[in-house]
Amino acid sequence: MIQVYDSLTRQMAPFKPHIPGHVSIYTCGVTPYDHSHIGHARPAVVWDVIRRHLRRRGYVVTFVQNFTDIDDKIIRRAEELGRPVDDLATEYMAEYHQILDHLGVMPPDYAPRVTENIGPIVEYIEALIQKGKAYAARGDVYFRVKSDPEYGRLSGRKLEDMLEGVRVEVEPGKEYPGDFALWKSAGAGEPAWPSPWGPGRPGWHIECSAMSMRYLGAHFDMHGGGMDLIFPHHENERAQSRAYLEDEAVTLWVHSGLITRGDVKMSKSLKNGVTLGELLDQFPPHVLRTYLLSVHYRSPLDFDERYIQDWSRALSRIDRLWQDVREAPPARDVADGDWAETLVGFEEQFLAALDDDFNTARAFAIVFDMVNAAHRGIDQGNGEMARGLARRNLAVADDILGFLPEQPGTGAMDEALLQSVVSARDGARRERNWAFSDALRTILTDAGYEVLDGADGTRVHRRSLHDTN
RNA sequence: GGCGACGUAGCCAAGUGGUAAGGCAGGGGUCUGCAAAACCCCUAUGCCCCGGUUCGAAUCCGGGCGUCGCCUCCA
Repeated sequence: MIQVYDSLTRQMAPFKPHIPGHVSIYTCGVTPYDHSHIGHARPAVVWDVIRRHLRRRGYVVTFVQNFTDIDDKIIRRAEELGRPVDDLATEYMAEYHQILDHLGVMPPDYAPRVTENIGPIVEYIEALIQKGKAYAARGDVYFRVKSDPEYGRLSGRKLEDMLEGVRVEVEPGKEYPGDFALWKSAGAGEPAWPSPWGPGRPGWHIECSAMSMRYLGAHFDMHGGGMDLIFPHHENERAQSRAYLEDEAVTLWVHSGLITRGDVKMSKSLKNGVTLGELLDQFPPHVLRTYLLSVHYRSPLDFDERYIQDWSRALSRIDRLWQDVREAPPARDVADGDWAETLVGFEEQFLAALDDDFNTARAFAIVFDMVNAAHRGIDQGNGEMARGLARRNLAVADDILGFLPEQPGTGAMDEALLQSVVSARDGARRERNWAFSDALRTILTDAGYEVLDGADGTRVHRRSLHDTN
């Protein structure tokens, strides 16, 4: 039984897709007007794990993630750069996809753009006007927020409270200060599409209501995004969909926690962000990916190089075991001992952790326990069995979490050279020529290999991660 | 000001009623030519503080203190 925390009810809910065996998910993507940053990566990676886990549990998953490729910010940015809006959006969308690909994130099944869905959006708005939930005013269209008695429930606030804040500017055409735009009339020189209310563009929230319906149908199972989207974006989206459908569109609202820097939220206005491009120059993709998974997805995650280093060291424990067991044949029999129990029971434990609101932090703890058990098995002389089970277990876990490094295409040394250096070193060691042996070890180490002298001979494997710093 | 979340070892972090996962760092061992890796042992009688409910609370309730978030663009 999979349990998921629902932001609307603020409780855990059993996961039951409305079409048995199928899961439909819509998450808010990015507004492509600047480089992707670490805050974009977290929900992407989290949803990737959710998709992979649901798939592992036998569901067919349809995953939609939109691009808000027309909006005030893009227009402003394009003006600054003197570039066409569409051009800019396309470039940043490509960058986004490319980086997520590095992070091992599966591409969405559909990645609709707002500008390719203007028709459905206009129809949606027209329907809202017909139902009396929205009204046109001077070329703009606004949603009548007071028409929804539940408005404010998702974000946990009351309309009156919100309007006490000074910041709500009252547009001349609004009936009520809290009403928000469904359609915005175009200013001079701005990109515009024709509509019954004159040329303009969609407001920020309507696209998700219209596109989720287009790609997933009126009702879908999970809606995701960062917690900062709860208000106003998802609150408004929910109001629109409720008005249109006279029912809920979304079964579960799933929000990921924000990234902080020194415990302060990372945000556009604070300009304390780090771009993913920069980070990928600094850390291997799988380290970055799994660092984002090292904490439960709803908790805030403080982003600090020091923490990533710690995490990277932890990951190398797993990597080393993998290097040792990757070629191991399947285990044939099972020995006694608590380590054997851990290895055998791993998969069930691991998947159960993810069933519980996608608890990746606990899933990792179970992986570490398993790694430890495998080593114990090996140390106790049951290497064949321990390696065989560990290989399978790591493959199962990696398929969802993605913690193993991508296989390097080419070694730092040519394979034949590597072999000859290793055997030269073995010879030196047999002759107890420690100086030469140590020199060769230094050469191997500098070339990026880890040298492991054991009772059963010397093994060499590519060093990964932090060791190279 | 309104609303909300959180506060677990030196650090990161799981854990929503049954007696504190995991990782990093640190200390001591085993192994080793040395080193690394790996293994073993140790490192929170206590989970911000004070009350309460309960046979029993890190976990529930009340009150403090502190941190952060939303109310404005944001994933």
